[in-house]
Amino acid sequence: MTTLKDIAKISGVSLTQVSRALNDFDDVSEATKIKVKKVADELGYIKNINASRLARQTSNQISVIVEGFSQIRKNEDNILLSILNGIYNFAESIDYEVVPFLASEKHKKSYIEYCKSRLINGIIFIGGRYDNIYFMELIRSDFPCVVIDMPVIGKNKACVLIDNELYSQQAVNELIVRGYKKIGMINGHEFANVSIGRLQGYKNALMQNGIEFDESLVKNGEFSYSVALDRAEELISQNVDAIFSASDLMAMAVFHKASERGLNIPKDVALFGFDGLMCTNFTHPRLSTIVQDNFKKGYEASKLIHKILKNQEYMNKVYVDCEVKIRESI
Amino acid sequence: MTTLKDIAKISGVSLTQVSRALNDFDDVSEATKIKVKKVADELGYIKNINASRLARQTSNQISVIVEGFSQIRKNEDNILLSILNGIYNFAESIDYEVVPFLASEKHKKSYIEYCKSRLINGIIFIGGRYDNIYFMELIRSDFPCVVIDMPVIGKNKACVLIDNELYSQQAVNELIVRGYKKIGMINGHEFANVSIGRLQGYKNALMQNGIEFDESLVKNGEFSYSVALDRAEELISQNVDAIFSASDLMAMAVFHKASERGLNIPKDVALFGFDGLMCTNFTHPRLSTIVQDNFKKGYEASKLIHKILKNQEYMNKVYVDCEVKIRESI
DNA sequence: ATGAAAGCGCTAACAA
DNA sequence: TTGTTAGCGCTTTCAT
Repeated sequence: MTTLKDIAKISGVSLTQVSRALNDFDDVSEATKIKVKKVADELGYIKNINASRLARQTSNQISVIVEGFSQIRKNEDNILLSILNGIYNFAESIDYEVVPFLASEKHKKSYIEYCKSRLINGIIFIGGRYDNIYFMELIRSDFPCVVIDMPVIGKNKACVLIDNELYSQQAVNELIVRGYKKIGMINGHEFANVSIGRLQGYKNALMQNGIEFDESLVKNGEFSYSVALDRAEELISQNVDAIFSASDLMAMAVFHKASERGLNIPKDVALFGFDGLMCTNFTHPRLSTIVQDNFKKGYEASKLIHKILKNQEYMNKVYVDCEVKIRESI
Repeated sequence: MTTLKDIAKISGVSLTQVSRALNDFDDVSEATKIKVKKVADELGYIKNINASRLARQTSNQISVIVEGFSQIRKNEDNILLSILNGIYNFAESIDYEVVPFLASEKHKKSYIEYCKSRLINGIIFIGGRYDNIYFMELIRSDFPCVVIDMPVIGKNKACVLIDNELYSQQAVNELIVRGYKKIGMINGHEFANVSIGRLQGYKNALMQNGIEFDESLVKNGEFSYSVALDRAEELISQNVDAIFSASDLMAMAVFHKASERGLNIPKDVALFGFDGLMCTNFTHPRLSTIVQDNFKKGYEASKLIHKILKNQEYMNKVYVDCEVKIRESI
C-alpha cells in the first residue's frame, strides 16, 4: 500500500508537502504539485480516508437514515430494494456492515479505489455494463466481488444469474402457441448481459417455431419507461400483433401507448413482460410476465461474497429460478 | 469527546485494558470489564470507527454498488428512491458524501452514536415514528438533522413537509361532491405524523359537509400492502361506497379485493389514493390520487441540512406542494 | 514555499 | 491478567 511517505521519499519533498500538493493547497509551488502528483499516480496511490478523517476530525458526510427499511422492502414493489433486502438479511446475520454506494454518472471513478480508500473488503455489484470502464477494471482485478446479472469469472469473483435465454424463449413461445406471429420486442440496452440473453431467447423461440427473425422488430428501450414509450409507438405502427418486453417497466409504456391509441390488449396487441413487478397485478388486463426472486438474488450474492472473503469454497455461478406467470395480457 | 484515555484515567487501568475490555477480549478479568464498561457508559463513550479501522487495517464492510442509480431513480416508480434522488442531486453539487443507512429493526441503536462514531456531520431522516426511542432521542438532541414528513423544531433541526391535512380534505371532498356518503379510510399507523394529518383532513371534509364521523370506518393498514388487503375486505363488508386510502400502495390492495369480489371501481366502490405512484397510471380504472413531489422533498432536505451545517439562516419548516389528480376511480 | 514534529484515537505485539 | 510502547496514515501547527 502506497502512503504519503513513499511518495515523499521518491519525489524528494517532505511528507507534508506531499499532503498539501495532493490536496491542492495553494501554498505549494506548481512545480512540486506536478512532480508529486505524477509520482502518486505512478505508485497508484489511494488516500486512506479513515486516516484522513481521524486527523481532520470531520468528514463531510451526511447520512440518510431510512428507518423501517425492512418494512419498505417487504412491499416488493421495486427490484433494487428487494435485492438490497436480500443482501441485508444475510449480511446482518454475519455481522457485516453493508455500505450502499448509489453511483451516479457524475462521480464516475474507480470502484476499487473507492473501496480501498475506505478499507471496504468486498463488493456486490448491481447494474454492471460492458461499456463501463471501471466496472471492467473491477471484474478484471482480483478484488472480491459478486456481480448480479452478469456472468463473470476469475479470482475472488462470483455471480448470481437467472437463465434469461430460457425464460425469454418460454415467454415468446407462449405467444407463438397462442397464434401470434408478428412479435416485436422491446429490449434493454446492449451493454447489459440480460439484454443479450433475452434477445437470444426471443430468437430461439422464433427459430424453433419456424418464424423468421426480423431485426426491425427489435427495439432498444434502454430499460427506461420514457424511451420505451417511443419504441412502443414504433412497434405499434409496424403492426405487430404481440410485444415481448424485456422489462415490466417498459411493458407499462406499451400499456400507455395502447390505451392512447385505443388498442385492446391482448386482442390488438398481446403483451409479455419480464421481472414480475408488483404493479403487473394491477394493470388491466394483468400482465403476463417472468417473475424474478429478487430477494433471493440479493441473499445469494451476500452469501457468496462472505464465502469469498472467508476463503471458503464457493460456486462461481449461482442461478436463481424464475416463475413464468401467464395472465390475461396474452 | 470521550476517548479510551479518559476512561483509563478514571477507571484506573491502562488504556490497553480499556480497549480490550470494551472489545470483550477474554484475557481481561470480569471485574475490570465491568468497571471499565461502567465508566465508559457514564462518560457516554462512543468509539471512533475511523481510528479503529486505521489501526486494524480492515473494516468488515461490504459495499453494494448500484451503478446507473440515477437512471433507476428517474423511473420514479418508488417513493424512497425518488427522495434519495433529490438528496443526491443537491448533495453532489456541494461535494458532500451521502451515506445511506438502511435501518432494519434488528440493529436498533442510537442514530447519534452511529453518526458520531463515523464523524458524520448531519442526518436526513426518513421514516420517523413517535414510538422509536432513538428517533426521539435524535430530534430532542441538537445533532444536525432534517426530518422528512414529521414536524420537528429545535436547534439544528428542520423538516420537509407536505400539507397532509389540506390534501386529504380535498381528496375526501372530491368524493363527497360526487355523491359518495359512506366513505371509509385505510390509514397508516398512528406513529407516523402523516397518518394523523391525513385522518384530520378526512374528518374535516366530513364535518364541512355535514357527514358524521364514524370511527369504525377508519382502519389501520400500517402502510403495508398485505395488511391493507384485510382492511379493504373489512371496509367492503361494511358496505362503504368509497374508500380514501392514505397511500397508493394500500389502494392497490383495494383494487385487488375489489376485483376478487367482482366489484366495479368506481360504481360499487370509489377509490382515492395518496402519493402518486407511477403504477396508479396503469390500474383500471386509473387511480385518483395526491401526487407528491418526492424528488423535491429530498432536494429540499439536502439544501436544509447543508444550511444547518454551514450555520446559515434557514427555514425551520419547508412545505412542498402536491398535485390533486382526479381520474376515473371516483 | 517548504519541512519537522506533534497528534488524531485506536489496536496489537511484546514484556512483565 | 495487565501495562508499555510503537505504530496505522493523514493533517496541521509552527518554524524556517
